[in-house]
Amino acid sequence: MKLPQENETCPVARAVAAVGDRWAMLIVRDAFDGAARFGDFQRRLGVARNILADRLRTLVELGILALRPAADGSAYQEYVLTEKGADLFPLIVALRQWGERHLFAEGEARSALVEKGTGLPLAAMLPRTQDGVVADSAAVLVRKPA
Amino acid sequence: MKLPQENETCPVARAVAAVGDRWAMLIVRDAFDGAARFGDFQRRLGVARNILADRLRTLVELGILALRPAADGSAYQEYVLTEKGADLFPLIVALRQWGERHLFAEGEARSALVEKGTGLPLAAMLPRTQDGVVADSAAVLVRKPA
DNA sequence: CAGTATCCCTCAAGATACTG
DNA sequence: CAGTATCTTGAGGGATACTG
Repeated sequence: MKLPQENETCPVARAVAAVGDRWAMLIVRDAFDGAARFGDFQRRLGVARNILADRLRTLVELGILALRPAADGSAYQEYVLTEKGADLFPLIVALRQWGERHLFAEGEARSALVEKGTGLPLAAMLPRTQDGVVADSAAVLVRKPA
Repeated sequence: MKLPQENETCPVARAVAAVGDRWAMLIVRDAFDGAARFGDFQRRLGVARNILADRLRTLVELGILALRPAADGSAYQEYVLTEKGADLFPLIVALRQWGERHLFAEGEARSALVEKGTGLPLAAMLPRTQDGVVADSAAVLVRKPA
């Protein structure tokens, strides 16, 4: 994929280039959900081992995941989210909320992301201005770099 | 890409399958930014025409874009965001804010999404519980479908 | 202008066998 | 268990010529 210059200064384009392939966000999703070992991801995703190894390596290179010794003292290592990776949480929630709203039929079975204490789903996540007013796309504009 | 059953009930996985390819979100981004005609997208993205035609067709099939007669009365048609497409705005903002924070060096040139009135950037968009408290990933869990 | 039709090529992805 | 090595396939993507 060959992006024109314009896109190199666009954070959206860079983000898509970094985590916009078909596996990255699913790996990150599972990391948020407690997956840490190679086998965890492999079982949950059902992805071929070589592909998984490659994607994990890339995510480590990008600084989204980090390797550390397994917490249980076994000889292996674990993949954990870095701060950069943890900051993808809003993106996961945005994907999930859009998917819930538009890709499932009424009453169709689906997993849900709920608050631990109450069991309630999260509030709809919407962009807001600095003073807390919901900002729809008509209220904003893209300012090109100087 | 062959997803295991688990993923078919996960809204994140479905969302990635729908708009997780390398062009969809860039097309949607440009639609939010005023692109409407085939040539608009082609010039902005620099993508091959056959690929663009295919992606636009897919987005229309998915109900994210719709075709309507051009507003200027010309013989051609325009691609406009449907409600389903407009609901991708938080996802675009999530991509952008993560990209801004983690994929640009300090002071590096980048485009910015600002409020029309004030010129100020939007507030950081964070998941919240129903009562408005910021919810980080440790505060939630994924509840599997029955 | 807005696509379609071809051709070509690379890489992602899957399957599977193997190794420390 | 956590990968690597190898092979094969197919889809995604690019370039370009053509058409209503």
